[in-house]
Amino acid sequence: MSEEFITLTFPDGSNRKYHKDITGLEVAESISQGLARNALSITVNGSILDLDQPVTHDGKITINTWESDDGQYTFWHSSAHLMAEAVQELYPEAKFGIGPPIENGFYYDIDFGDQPFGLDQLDKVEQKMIELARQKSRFQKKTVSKAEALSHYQEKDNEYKIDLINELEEGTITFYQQGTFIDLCRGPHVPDTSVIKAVKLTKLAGAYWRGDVKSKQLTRIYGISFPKQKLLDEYLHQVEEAKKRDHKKLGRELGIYMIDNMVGPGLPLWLPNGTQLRRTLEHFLRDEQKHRGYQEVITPHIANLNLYKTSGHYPYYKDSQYNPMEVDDDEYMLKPMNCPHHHRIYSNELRSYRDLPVRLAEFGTVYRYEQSGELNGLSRVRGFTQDDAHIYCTHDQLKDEIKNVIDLTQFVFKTFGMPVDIRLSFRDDNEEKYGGDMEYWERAQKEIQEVADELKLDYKIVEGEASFYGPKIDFIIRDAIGRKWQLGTVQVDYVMPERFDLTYIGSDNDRHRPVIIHRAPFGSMERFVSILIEHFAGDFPLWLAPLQAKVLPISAEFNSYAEECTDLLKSAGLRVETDTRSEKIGAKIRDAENSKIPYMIIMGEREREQNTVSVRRHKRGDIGSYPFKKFLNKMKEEADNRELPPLSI
RNA sequence: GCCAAUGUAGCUCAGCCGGUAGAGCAACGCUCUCGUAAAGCGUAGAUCAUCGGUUCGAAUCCGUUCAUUGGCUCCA
Repeated sequence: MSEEFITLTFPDGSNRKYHKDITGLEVAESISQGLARNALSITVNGSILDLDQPVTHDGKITINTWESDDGQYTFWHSSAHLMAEAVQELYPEAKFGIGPPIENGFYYDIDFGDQPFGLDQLDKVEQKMIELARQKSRFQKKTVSKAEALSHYQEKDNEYKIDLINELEEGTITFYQQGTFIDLCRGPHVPDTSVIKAVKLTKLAGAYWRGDVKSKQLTRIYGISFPKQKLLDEYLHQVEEAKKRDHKKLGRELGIYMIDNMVGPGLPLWLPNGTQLRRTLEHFLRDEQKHRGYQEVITPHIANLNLYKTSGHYPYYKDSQYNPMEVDDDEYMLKPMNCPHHHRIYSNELRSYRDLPVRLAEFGTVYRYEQSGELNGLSRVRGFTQDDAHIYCTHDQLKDEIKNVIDLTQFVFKTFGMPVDIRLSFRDDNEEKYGGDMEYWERAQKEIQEVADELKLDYKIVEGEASFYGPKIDFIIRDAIGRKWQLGTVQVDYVMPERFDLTYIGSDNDRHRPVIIHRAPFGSMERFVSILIEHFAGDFPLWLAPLQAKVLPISAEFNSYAEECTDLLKSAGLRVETDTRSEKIGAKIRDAENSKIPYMIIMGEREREQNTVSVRRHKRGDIGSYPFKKFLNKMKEEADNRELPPLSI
């Protein structure tokens, strides 16, 4: 290897030789002036660097522009600094915490002291940002000693930065300055502020310093920025579109659910349409589980507090449970989970190894006292139903059972057309968060990973995400507009069998401990329905639609023929209604379209004579005329096959 | 629970600097019996979330409580 030259490999696989210590900008210039103009930063061997930083070694290089994630990351990081500069100009007393880029934009946590900071002040900050951006201030990097860094912030009386610096190693501390604002920061940044052309500050929130409830709460300002006004407009338009599929809006419009203050916050009431939808989902999963050897059980909504003391849940989750109620001389609690009930069912009889695995399933309704600020439509509630099941098996059966559960879960999400990412959630070394022996944990984690490998799953491991009694496999689905939701989980549990003294008689005639798998593909029916509504934007596939077709007679003269057809469709197991209002056909169609009903069946003179139906498909319009019987079969087939509509995005 | 914002008819919203509520859609009634995204006319519907304060007078200003929304924290 030469001292003077380095070889850089570009994303397309090509190589080029450069003088050692060439900067990113010079590399970009060597390719094209256009690229150099658009370059924001470079990524070398996985780390993002400033454009003017010298490259010292051979390696893979990417010139980051707005088009890449790393480029946006740099852009938004610099935008956070720009916002801080604007805030500093307007509020010189403000003290700054942290200000990172995030998935969609950036934020900065700021301590405004006693000055309240409200939404109406965001405009001013925005304007200031644009004004400052136009000054084209360079982002300049400085390496400082720890002592210098500390004294800088002592002078500013900023305890937050001091807190951060104290955790840094001497020699690694850098500041970046643009305009009048200087900030502790490891970078990288865009070359200068002029690339930031459009800014929107989007949200204001309280955020605890370092995420700790006991620390001071800072004001967090969220924003997003773009290199062109047009991109900002597009982004805002997209946000508007996303709002249109909000399940809280559609849930009301489509008659899915309501929340009533007289009943209580976080306690959803399922309306007829929502109940139909939920029952369809339950039937779907129930049938599938029946095929896979599950037995269904039903357990009560309250139980003696001792049950949860035995399970160990009570002390862990005391704050998020409804207070116990006194019954006779005992204390009872609304059930916050179904597991202990199922464990008692397991213990109801002596189990032989020949009986295992025992798979107990229940659509079990549970109640948890969620913090008031957490409640959200159907997706975060205080009373909800889990599609819960517990599988009791021998150690030898464990891996196969996990495989079956993964297979079921994948089948379920495939049916809804949702792509799935898999995460193995393991423990970290915080002893207090977990129950049970370390030995069990290691074993369970090893087995889960082995199964994932054997199934050739594409997974990632995240430490610290386990539940308190065991590691999990989490299924993270992506919806139609790319948002991610953690849904189904599979958990391996060695703790509860001990606590509940669960046993089975082995072939050796001795007692043994079974292993438990907890699993819930949907997680909660409430949350899953909220996600389905947003995924389909309310345009459900035929098999899920609460009302599958509306028969629309042209005028009252055809009402009876329409009713006849409706009855025939109903007898075929389809959900159909007739619209006999004295409205014009256009109005009937419009109302049916707005209610997102998949099929509209129009009946008039022609149809009655020829025994046909004229059919419209939701959002697609007239799809022509069919002999009645043929259409009935077509509809039936589409519903039975659980066909997915083309997604509207 | 904490921070910020919001709360006017079933829904969507108007109501300026205080002078005691207004529209569209929906509902209901009547007329029209109609061919692929809104027929016409009429009727009814609101102690302006709550409690309290300021004021001659409060939907409007101030405070309380409740709820909702967006975040933070939490999520068996």
